[in-house]
Amino acid sequence: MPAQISLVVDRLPPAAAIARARPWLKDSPSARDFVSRGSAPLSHYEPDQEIFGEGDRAEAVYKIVSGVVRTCRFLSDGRRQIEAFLLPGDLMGLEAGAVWTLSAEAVTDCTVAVYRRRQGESFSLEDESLTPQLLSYAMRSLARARSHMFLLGRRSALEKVATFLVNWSDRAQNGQSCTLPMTRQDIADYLGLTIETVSRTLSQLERDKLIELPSAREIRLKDREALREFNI
Amino acid sequence: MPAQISLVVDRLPPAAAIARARPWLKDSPSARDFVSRGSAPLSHYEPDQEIFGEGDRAEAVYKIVSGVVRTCRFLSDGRRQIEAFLLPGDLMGLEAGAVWTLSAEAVTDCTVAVYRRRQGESFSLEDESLTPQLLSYAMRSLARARSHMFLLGRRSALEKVATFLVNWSDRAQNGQSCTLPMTRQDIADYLGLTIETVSRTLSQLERDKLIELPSAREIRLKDREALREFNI
DNA sequence: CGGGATTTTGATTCCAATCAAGTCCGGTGG
DNA sequence: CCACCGGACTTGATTGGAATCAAAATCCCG
Repeated sequence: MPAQISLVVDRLPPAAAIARARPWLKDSPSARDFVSRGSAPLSHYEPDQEIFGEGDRAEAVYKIVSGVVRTCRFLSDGRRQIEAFLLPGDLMGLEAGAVWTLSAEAVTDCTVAVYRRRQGESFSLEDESLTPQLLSYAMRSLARARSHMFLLGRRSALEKVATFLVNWSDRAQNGQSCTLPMTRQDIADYLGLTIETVSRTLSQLERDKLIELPSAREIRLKDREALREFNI
Repeated sequence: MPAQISLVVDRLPPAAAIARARPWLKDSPSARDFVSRGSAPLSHYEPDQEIFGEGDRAEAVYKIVSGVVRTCRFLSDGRRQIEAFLLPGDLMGLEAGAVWTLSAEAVTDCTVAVYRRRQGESFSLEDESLTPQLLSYAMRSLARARSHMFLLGRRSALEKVATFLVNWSDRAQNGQSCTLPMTRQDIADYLGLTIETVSRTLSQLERDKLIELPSAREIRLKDREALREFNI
């Protein structure tokens, strides 16, 4: 397990990194607002580094400033379910209890702002000025968890993959073409499929001329409407 | 579709109904507290009656006083995914937007307390004294949505059904034996399975001596630990 | 240019869906 | 009281879609 060395940095990552044409590396305006008004310390993580682990004490809430994070749960037999991919501006770590019920890991290089929780029976942050925002964040997380739930139950591989592509490209808006920062394994674990099935399904969507795959991590949605129809 | 006739009653259902040995018909202490301190109107619904429908304006939050409710989403091809079964004390209807993203229907006869939302951009109730409780309700709903999500992805029918039984009997605590108010179709739609698979799986659990099925709706968990091991 | 990881493709298996009968109740009326 | 009806549930036979097992192709990154 990676040691907790030099995780906390006191500045944003170099502009050069942000300048690359990877939208999830840019810090969002809302994240910037959030950061600039408070004195929340920033932490930086490298790909696949753990941000927090299921079972550890949950002592903070995190806001993604730049990069992509995945939250997930591991089963004892090695299966992994990814709960969500988080982008700049997203909040993570709203836990009712004092212990993480899931893990968070960096997908790409990423920076997160840390807001410490107050000790006590009910949920609150040390910086009380953020409390009013928490309910709306919680409701947004709930809505996302629900739509992910609906995607996992009794949907075909085609429906799952097509819906994932549309949702991802909507969130990481970069027009027609979108870059996937996550591996096929990540997508599979997010959709409750295997890498082989994800790969086959992408190939089929390409044969059917709904998408183009210039490279494995680069996807052009050629017929967004047709893809959207797989959702429902 | 059922007309909205005489849904609103101004008193709890007859004691006789509550007296039946069905735990979910008893109103919970917390529900009673919630009701007695406020002036929230109560509504009563019959089995399979709609409480609110996906797409309608979301103008209230509901608290279950007695009975069992299911929340669900329908797909255009007739598939249905049940999001949750709600018991007395549970809150439902935390929606970020102004429109329901799911429907709620009575599973049994049930009574719910209605808390009207205030009009406006951010979420709030007319009775402001309830606001502090909303965040903890939201976080509880989120935790449930997540564990349901984890149950739907890449889990076998055996794991799904066993976990459902343990979770249900924990929540509707009535010791070894538990009564299922919902149909096999409800269970199937909750777990992302078909009725046949649910039925077969229950039969297999009975053959394996992990449960007993005195009748279709009555289940005795003979080996709770073994059942619990299917979860993970 | 090489080498390992990632991704794709192919062959086969297996679990759950589907299609199709039964069976078991719970209620109703003769 | 019992025969009957209809819905809920169970069981059986078969199919189908995704998992698994296996191998090839491709992409990075040094």
